Amino acid sequence: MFTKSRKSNPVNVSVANGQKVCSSSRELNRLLRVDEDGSDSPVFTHRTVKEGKHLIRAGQKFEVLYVVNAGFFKTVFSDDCGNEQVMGFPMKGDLLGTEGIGSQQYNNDVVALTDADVIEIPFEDLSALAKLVPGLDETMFRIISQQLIQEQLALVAIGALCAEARLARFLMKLGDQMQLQGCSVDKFMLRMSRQDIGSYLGMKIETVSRTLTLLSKKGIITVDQRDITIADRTALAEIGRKSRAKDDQLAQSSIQCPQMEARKTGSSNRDLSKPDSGRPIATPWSGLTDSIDSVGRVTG
Amino acid sequence: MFTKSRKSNPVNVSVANGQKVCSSSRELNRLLRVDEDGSDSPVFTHRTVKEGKHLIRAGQKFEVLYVVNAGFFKTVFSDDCGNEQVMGFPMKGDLLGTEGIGSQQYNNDVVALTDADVIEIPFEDLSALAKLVPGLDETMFRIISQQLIQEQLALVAIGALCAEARLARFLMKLGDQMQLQGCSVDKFMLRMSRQDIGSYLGMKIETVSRTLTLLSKKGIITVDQRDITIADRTALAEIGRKSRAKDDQLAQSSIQCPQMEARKTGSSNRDLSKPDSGRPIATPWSGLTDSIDSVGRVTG
DNA sequence: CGGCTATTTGAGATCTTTCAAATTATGTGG
DNA sequence: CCACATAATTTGAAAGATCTCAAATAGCCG
Repeated sequence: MFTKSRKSNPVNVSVANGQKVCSSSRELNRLLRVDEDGSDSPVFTHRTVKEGKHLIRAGQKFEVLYVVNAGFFKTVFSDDCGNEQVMGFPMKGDLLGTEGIGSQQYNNDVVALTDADVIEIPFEDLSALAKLVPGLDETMFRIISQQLIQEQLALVAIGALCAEARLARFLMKLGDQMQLQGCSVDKFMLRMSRQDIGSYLGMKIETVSRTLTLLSKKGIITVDQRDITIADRTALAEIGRKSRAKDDQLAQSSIQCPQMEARKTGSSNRDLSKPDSGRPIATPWSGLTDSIDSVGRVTG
Repeated sequence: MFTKSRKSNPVNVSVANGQKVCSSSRELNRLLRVDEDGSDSPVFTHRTVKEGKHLIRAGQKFEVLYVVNAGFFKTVFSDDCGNEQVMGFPMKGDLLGTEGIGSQQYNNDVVALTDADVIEIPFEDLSALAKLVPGLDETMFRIISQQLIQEQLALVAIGALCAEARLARFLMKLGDQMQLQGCSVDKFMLRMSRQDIGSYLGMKIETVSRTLTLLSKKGIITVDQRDITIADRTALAEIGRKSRAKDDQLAQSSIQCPQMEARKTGSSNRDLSKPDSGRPIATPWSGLTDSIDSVGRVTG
């Protein structure tokens, strides 16, 4: 299923940083690093996962959290009736497995969309660590709380936006995330299939395709297979505001919504168009990251 | 906005008029349906909120978490474009405000659907408490993790189910929650408007009404204003499985899905049809609860 | 008893989905 | 590197579900 790899060197602990959860992850990073001066730096295990393989299967006993170090994943939730839905596309810096804490078993399948590398954080260790590292528990709360908000954003999108708007937001968000990874905001590769996108956005694959074509015809984006280019970011954002409801025109007035997601979400929204002041995301994984290209595909 | 009530005395056992007025961490634990582990009992403040009033407004600085002691609420999330969506209908025992932890400000409006009473838990105190009360932090993680799963369930519902199924699940879940409150599973009163239901389920008010009528005509439920009676629980559950997709018939086979939400959700889902082994939810709030009827309406 | 709000209903308009089929990649063996 | 089989994506046309608009009812408040 996955390859267990080297234990990271006993030097400072390295934990992914930035990107979506940016601040949170960075904090986690900073905190987990405990004493940079090397007193008792805990060591975490790395795992690599081959494209298409599961990192986690729903139903497995919950024991560890993972932080994505490189590569792309999708998380899939299935209710007992077999209805499944892609919940998200975690990438570098994202924390995986948190939904398992409560029930003591993972509730999502986590599948690698590209070869990937993750860091394993035994939940027990974390609890112990929290007693030593001031603020660690709070950081964890913070990260999970952000995840709550992410899901709420997804809910609003599926519940209140038309297909075109959902897709528009999706692309903007993806672009922003890519930017956090050090890539271009408006030129990136989709790592997931139309199927996955459709599941994530609550629409059929054909609708995804058609809508993509539509946006393309409008000249707002360019689509070449899975390569996306956002030609008109402003227009895309505008479309992202289009509510499903017709009477909801007020939401479309160009006056509102200067940012895709901002207001009350505050620093919480690690998605959408807020670049989080584009901090460049240092990569503490020297040795490792060397073998991984800028977009997360493991090359070595 | 809300009425601040007595701050309990700094002593351990809080007593007022010979009656316990406030909650201890132990009670909090019990209320939150966690195992208690008797330790010292810090004292918390209560707040009452009048029907229709806000307990929390999105954007306010995050400082405290609330545990619902009595009454019903709705939580509403709004993205910056004005698209709002009801995220849930918290009731007794539910924890409110967790989405504010990450961004240090609340992200949802929380409105009382009936007169209500909540317990205030300053987040800072909680952190401190966690150092004293073993397992408290883990309990908190657990609770928030469950919230993540609840949201995921909501996402699947909106994303993958047809209107009828969404409503069916909604009613079953509500019934189960009412049962946890000591009421009947199949006869209860909706505390929210059709509007709220529609927002929560991602459909228009007219669709809610029509679907309700439909279920009623099928003889599965009885609707009298906001009074709901579930006549055929089995049929309702069956309908709750109806995927939006036509080709997803496998999900509808009567073989699968014995429970509405169970499998991987494990103990996590305290909603839906799993009665959570029907723990009767003791009410540690003697003095207070006396003035509150069994369905949460404050009568005193 | 009004005035108002919430809910229900009807009928047509729309957006998505469904079903079918064409078209474009991707992968494999020679 | 080509040919073939398979998977992914795109497109078209029709069916279906949900929404929109309009209007009738029903309930609640003073």
